[in-house]
This record gives sequence, structure tokens and C-alpha cells, in this order.
Amino acid sequence: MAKAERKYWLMKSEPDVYSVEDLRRDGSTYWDGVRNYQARNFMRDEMQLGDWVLYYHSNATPPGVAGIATVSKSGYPDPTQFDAKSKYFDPKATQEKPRWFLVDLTFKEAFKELVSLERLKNAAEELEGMLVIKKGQRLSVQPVEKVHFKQVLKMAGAKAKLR
DNA sequence: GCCAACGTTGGC
DNA sequence: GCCAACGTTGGC
Repeated sequence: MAKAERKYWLMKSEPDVYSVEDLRRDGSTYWDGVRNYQARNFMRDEMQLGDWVLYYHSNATPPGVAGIATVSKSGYPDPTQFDAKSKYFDPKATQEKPRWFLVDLTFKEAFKELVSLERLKNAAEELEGMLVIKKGQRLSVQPVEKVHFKQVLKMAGAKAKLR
């Protein structure tokens, strides 16, 4: 069987809650609390070990891509859904039939300078079709095309290189 | 803090 | 199964 090709993603986090610097400090983390079915499906079904992720700071000044992480564990049930004390508790979820899934991320790089949403929008030609620059796009886990991922790395002057 | 966009819920 | 009401996201 051919090895599955690496996929590319963008994941949003509010830096006040958990920033790319927090991820650098911790090394890796689990992406809990996603309660959107589309985002859930990506994490459960499509994200795989070794995928690359643009780490996006939302609700920030300015918002934008702050770094890169990699998927270090593919989809598994989000434990917070079973925890009655958690704000992410879901009474309809059971161990046998979990409703929410997450992945683990490992830190790869924090950009020297954030690639702001404004810069992404200004690069509309190179980034045409990229979901994050679309109006009203709220999805917190999004697929990213390889060429777009590459372009963002270029704009960031990232150390990490895509072959 | 405002509010547009959009996902989810629930009454019918 | 429709759709109004409601809740959340996230840029500004």
C-alpha cells in the first residue's frame, strides 16, 4: 500500500487562551474543545500523523498565522466531553459512542513575525481559494492546499521548508 | 463592544 | 423537514 501523502491544515486558537508560544513551551498539546462537526470530521477522519498545521491566532491584534505545528497523534475521542466538570462536557456523548474527537499537535516553529490576515488577503493572487481569507469563514480546523501552505511559509520567512 | 456570518436547536 | 430563534465565532 502506498504511503498516504502528507496533508496540510490551518488551526485557529485564541492566543489569550493558547498561543504558539504556549505550544513552544509545552512542546505538544491536545486540541480539545472543538465542538463543530466539520472540524470534528477533519480531525477524526483526515488528519494523520506527520501532517503540517499552520497555527493561526484568532481574536488577536492582528489576527494571522503565527507558526507551524505537526500532527503528533491522529484522531481520538476528546476526553473533555466525558468530564462533567469541563465546560466542554457533552451529556449526549458516551465512551462507547464518543461525539467529539481531537488530535495532538507538536510544536515546530514560531514565526519571527506573524503573517497577518491582512497580508494573506493582500496576497489573494497566490492564495486564491484559501479558506481563511474568505469572508465569514469561521471553521477552526481547515484544510490548506500545499501551494498555499508553501506560500505562507515563504511570506513568513520560515525556517521550515516544504519539498 | 458591535455585529455579520453562519451553525445548531427545537417547535411545528 | 422547514425555518425562526438563538448562540458562537471572530474581524473590526
